[in-house]
Amino acid sequence: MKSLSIKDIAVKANVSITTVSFIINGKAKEKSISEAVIEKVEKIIAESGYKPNQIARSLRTGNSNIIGLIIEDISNSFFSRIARLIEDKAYKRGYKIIYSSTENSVDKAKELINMFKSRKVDAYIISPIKGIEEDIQMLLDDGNPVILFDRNLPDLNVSYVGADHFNASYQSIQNFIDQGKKNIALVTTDINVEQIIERFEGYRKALEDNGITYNDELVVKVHFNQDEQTTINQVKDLFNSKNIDAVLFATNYLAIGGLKALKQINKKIDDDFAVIAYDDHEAFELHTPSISAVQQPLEEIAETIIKLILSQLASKSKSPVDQVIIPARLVIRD
Amino acid sequence: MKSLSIKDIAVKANVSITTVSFIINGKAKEKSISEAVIEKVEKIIAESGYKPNQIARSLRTGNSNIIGLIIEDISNSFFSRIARLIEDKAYKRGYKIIYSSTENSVDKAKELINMFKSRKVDAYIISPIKGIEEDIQMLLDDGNPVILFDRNLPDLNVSYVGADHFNASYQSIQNFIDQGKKNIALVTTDINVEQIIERFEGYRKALEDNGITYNDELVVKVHFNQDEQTTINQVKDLFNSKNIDAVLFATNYLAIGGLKALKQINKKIDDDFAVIAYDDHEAFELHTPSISAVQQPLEEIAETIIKLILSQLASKSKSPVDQVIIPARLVIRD
DNA sequence: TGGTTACGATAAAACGTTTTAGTAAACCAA
DNA sequence: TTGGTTTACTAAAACGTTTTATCGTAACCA
Repeated sequence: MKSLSIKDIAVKANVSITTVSFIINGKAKEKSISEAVIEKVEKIIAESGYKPNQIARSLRTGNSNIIGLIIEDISNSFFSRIARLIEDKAYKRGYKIIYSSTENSVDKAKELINMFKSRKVDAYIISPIKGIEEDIQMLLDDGNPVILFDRNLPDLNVSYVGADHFNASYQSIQNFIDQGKKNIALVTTDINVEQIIERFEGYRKALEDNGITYNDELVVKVHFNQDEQTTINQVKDLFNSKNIDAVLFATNYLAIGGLKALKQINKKIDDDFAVIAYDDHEAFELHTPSISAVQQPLEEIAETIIKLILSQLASKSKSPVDQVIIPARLVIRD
Repeated sequence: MKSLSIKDIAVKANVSITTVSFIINGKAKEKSISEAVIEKVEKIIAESGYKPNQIARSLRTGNSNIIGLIIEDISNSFFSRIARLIEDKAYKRGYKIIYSSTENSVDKAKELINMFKSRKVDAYIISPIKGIEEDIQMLLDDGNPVILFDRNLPDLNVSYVGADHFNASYQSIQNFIDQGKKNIALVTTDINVEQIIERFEGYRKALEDNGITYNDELVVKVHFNQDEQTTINQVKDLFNSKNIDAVLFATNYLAIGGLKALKQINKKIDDDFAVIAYDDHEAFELHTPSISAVQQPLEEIAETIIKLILSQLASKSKSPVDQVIIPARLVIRD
């Protein structure tokens, strides 16, 4: 069953295609179409269930009403929650989201950008990785609205929304130190992205400011994409070989793996051993004892992203670059 | 900066648009284009970075290479994990995913279907809700590939992939009974969807088959979309007012809420009180004690969905209706 | 009266592809 | 030489919209 086209409607209503188009797009008044014709056409449209072909529309107008969302991994709860909020807010403004996960691969990320480009998405929301600076610059040069989030690319002059990773990390460590902890470990990843680096810098700076010398051996960098068991083993090694009284996990999946490791070696979280996780997760509140966590303000991040996108879409001219850093919140539990 | 079109390439290469198109689409041999021309054109394409406009392509060919994914909520870990797997598998076959969450609203679901329809997606993957049968039937009538998953709509003759909810639930209860439990509660939701009903029926049947009379008061149905605190309170009420020695939570978010409730009223999970959660979640393994769970075979579900979609896309004719029920796995922990 | 303006509507171009139906030249067999 | 094939390439239609430019006709005005 071929679907109806505007032509079918025009024929049925015995008017021109142009007239139907004007009516569909609410330009009837402006183009002085008579009430009678408007009514007739609208009735036919309603009865027939005709829906304009968005593809043809996009081809003609040059915009798709689709926003491309490029993230690391949709199944990570941080991203899926952000995705949900963004989707919701975009939807209310008439935009749809098309997403894809990069899995931290530069090649895949580049491919995705090209894919979205050839699909003529109206805007790009990207949680980027190092190595795609040029591709993003090209998007910017072509005048596309682009917002980075979660991680910034410092070489680029582009709008960005993210939490204050440095301070959140700093505060976490300060919190440990205030409790009298001295041997503070950091479990992080080896991906070379801004937010991970900032978390590391916050860790190091807080130690320094408190007169504790930074010790390389207390920092574990796990490979991204390695399987969880390997991570668990690395964490076990760390705790078995070193005397540690506090640990900051730099992402929620690291914390999940880390907690499993602690459970396996039967290391208890108590007054003598403290844990903080970066990015909250349902498992943390439920854990016995519950785990303190750095909560990123997802709602605010999503809202800011959409605001920036919409303002960029609205202004024809090159829009200003906004870099919004939103404070994160350290939730102390138990 | 306007992006390049096939015409620009044709002019640069001093050949016709047709020739360029043939080369792009790998029909050069078939259409007997000379090696020299092929090389020349390919060189120009590579140098210029030209990418075909997918919108124009879609308009002309009638397919978009996009698969529409309609789910309840992308931030639910069950769906986000499935989404990730589906995305991945689809991507490898050259398809992109456009997703949207229904939030269990019939209106939103209908809207989404229309939206996808006007976007001419090539196929639909839907975790449906009651009330959109007609809309789905229309998709089928128009010859669109449609796969339902997670929940079936029994009135419809449509392909479906999902876990064996009835048996998984039945086995969970049987497991309780084998441990000598008598007062077995069920915490479920009031949404009227197949998979929830099946989980309920499994519960009831298992009791019956073991000579335990079904007791209405041991079943709590929480509202979908109600905030978690309300759920927690309902669960607390249940455990405070009844003598219960085992409970099955019908979804992972109910289990999360329920576990929080148990923690708050300080009810311990031990030999005298057992818990099973439907749909696994990272929090369960980590919980002390760890929580047994029904694991849906996500990988297999995703793979089957994509297989069915692709086979439907491949066959021009009306494809057969496949209903694939995949056994779930009860993982007993601790 | 003649000229401008407003009204109501439309024809046709354009967006960037794919694909059908050619064409002209070269080749080959009889 | 003829005429059929093959080779190499292309013009133009079509996909379904939006939008610009234009066209009668009627109404208005000085």
